[in-house]
Amino acid sequence: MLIGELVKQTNLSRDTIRFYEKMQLIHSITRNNGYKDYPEQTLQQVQLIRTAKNLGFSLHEIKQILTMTAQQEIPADQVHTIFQEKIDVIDEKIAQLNKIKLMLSRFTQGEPCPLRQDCPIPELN
Amino acid sequence: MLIGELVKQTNLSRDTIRFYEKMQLIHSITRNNGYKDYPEQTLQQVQLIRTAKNLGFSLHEIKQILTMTAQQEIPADQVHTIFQEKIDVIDEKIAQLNKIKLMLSRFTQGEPCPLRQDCPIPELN
DNA sequence: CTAAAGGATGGAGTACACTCAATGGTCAAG
DNA sequence: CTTGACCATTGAGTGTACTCCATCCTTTAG
Repeated sequence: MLIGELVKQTNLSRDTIRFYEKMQLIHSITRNNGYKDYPEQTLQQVQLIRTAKNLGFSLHEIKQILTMTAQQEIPADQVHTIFQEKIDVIDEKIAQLNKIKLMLSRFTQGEPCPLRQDCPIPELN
Repeated sequence: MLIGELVKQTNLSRDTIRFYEKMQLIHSITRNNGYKDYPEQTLQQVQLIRTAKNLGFSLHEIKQILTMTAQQEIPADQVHTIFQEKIDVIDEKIAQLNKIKLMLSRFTQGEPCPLRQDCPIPELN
């Protein structure tokens, strides 16, 4: 897949795609004419980048995830641990989102304040 | 509360606190001597800033949330709508986190690949 | 009264994640 | 064989969120 096609499929800009490739989040093979060919899986990878970015992961962290999933086998307990750490981070994020959500829900439901001085929110972390 | 105390309680740097104040995420009253006094609720506000930032909200978005919660009353359906939108965003984030988590869990459980070329991940969004 | 700790302001610098502009090569249609 | 669409590289510029530095003022302890 050439870059123009990737742009269409992903709605990312050319520059962003090239930036991601420079950062080695995605990869291509270069044809004889100098054009770059992106494999089909790049679409899924871009989708993961988009989603994870939206959730507050840095490109550096996302690169770690992408690099690990690219391994043929899970090399050792070490990698397993890194994965488990990511999963733990995700669980923590979900818990925090639920807390914020609860706070906002209460407020929209007509309860007085959450963060005003006379009414401190009980347990937001 | 003076800035030094706030630094101790929040583990933010002076500069970060001043930056947040310049951005109007937090507020102070200025004493006669020029020193700034932060109300107690600033601690809760900083906690929300920290949490929401971690979840991928921008300072601009966080400011919106903070500003809205500071209202004495919920002015209208309009504000309610903005809140509901934030809640919807949060629900979406939770859903996405669960998808990534599922993907990672599967991988650590020994299932072959998620993002390798021969094995595209089924439904990540 | 002086020194040290803590406070304020202003402006420059940094890291991250793009974004834009300039310049030039490749290819398919007419 | 030229024109236009598409590709490449390089380097500069932007917005966000800090971070550092220099300089100066205020308060408290000795």
